[in-house]
Amino acid sequence: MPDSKATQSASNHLLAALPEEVCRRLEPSLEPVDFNLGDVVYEPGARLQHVYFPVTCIISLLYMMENGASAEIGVTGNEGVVGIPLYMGGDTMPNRAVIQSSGSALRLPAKELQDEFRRGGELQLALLRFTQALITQMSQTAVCNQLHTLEQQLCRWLLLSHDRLQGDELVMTQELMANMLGVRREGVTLSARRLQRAGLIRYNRGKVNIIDRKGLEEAVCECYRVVKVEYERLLH
Amino acid sequence: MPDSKATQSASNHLLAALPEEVCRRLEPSLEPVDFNLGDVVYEPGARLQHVYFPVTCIISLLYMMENGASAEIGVTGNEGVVGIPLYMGGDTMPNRAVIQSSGSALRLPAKELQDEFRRGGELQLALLRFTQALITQMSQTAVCNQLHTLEQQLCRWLLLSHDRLQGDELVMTQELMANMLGVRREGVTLSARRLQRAGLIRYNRGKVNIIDRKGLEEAVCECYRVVKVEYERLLH
DNA sequence: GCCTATCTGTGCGACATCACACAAAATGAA
DNA sequence: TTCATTTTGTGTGATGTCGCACAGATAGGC
Repeated sequence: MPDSKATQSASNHLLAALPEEVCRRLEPSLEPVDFNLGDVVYEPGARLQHVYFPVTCIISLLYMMENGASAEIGVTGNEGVVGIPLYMGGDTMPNRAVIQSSGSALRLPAKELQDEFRRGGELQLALLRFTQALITQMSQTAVCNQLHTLEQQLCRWLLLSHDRLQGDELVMTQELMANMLGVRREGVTLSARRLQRAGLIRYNRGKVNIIDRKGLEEAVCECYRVVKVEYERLLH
Repeated sequence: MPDSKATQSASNHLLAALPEEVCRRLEPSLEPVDFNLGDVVYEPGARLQHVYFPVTCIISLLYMMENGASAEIGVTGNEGVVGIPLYMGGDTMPNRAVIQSSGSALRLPAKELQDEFRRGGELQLALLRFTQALITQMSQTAVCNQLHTLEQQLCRWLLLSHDRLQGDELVMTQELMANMLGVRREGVTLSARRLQRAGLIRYNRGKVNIIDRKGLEEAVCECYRVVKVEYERLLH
């Protein structure tokens, strides 16, 4: 399979958009990795050894409070990369990165990423634009957390996940969704039931199916749309 | 006053930390600006013409909801810069930047900033590290908004402001603070009263004085400390 | 087929915040 | 001074979420 890596990198949009020349430099160092739901990609404060380009997996950035509570800060799929501090200059960050949906990623050693970033070419531009998009996602999460109801937040979260998912089924218990959203499991149960009764989703023992995406888009607050528009503007 | 600009740039920490050579290139294009409370530095989606390096002013990034509600996403003083999308590559952002505390700033035309950024030298490193710090502030705002009480959020906000302020007096009505925090004015009144009774602050008709900074630091949630530690780690 | 662990549903009292209404106090302009 | 405006204080009822407890329901291992 001489072009297996090319095929794989083609399925991470950041990598796929790079010129041939850059691809050729990076591909020898790109290594496929498989992740399962719940795998910890890294821990707060840890020194990063690689950046991860999701291909079919979805990775959540979470902040874990001292008392054990948690809340999601941002989510990344094959439109982006995890390991921002490696090129922004901080090397570490105070968040945990966990697999929200199992699947594959490509990882690149820190040094190779940094060398290519310092060339100031297309990879640098792509990484910075992606980071700008992620900043918007995080910002809007802050706004949504403050101003909108749990149900609106759940809709936003479902749509952000769906956008990064292949297919319509998300493997995720209500307990886990509650950890992501920073709310109680019971609250997720109530909201999810309402969404199910409205015919927007169906769920059962750790699986959620998006049934009526359009309906969800009508139910969600403007926060989702703001993020969506920025991602499309910056990453296409 | 041959060295007036040097003096001014020395009071923005980002600029002050640059090597002489970079300073010399930028200084001819740096222009001092004065801002008053409430001035709009820019509107969501507007094309930025300059980046702003606060010297004595404080600038808030707010998201304005369609229904008129608002919430603060981040705050920047003389440790940083406003206009991130100009070097990250997006050119615009969906937020409003307003003056939270009047004072001066230095502005630099977009082109000069971008040219220097592309050189890949110290300015690029400094801007990226600052952006990484701001990402942490935004992230932690999201977490705090979801998991902590209005009173904890108010403490966090007061401390973030105090860190960026010269002196202990903040010119700000409770109404405005409520807009920043994305809560009701009455809620701010109650929390502020409790903080005043505890001897941590004093306020009166649009002015807030930080009386017991240590007390505030004991009352605040971990979110403030996480952000503080990241700023010190990344920007010193 | 049974049993245990996991996942989801529900009830209840507590609490934080909301929306709205209006009072009290301070300020500034006429 | 007087009066209108701004800022802050307070009350009331509604709502959303929390914390806790526990009851069904389902899946998977034995």
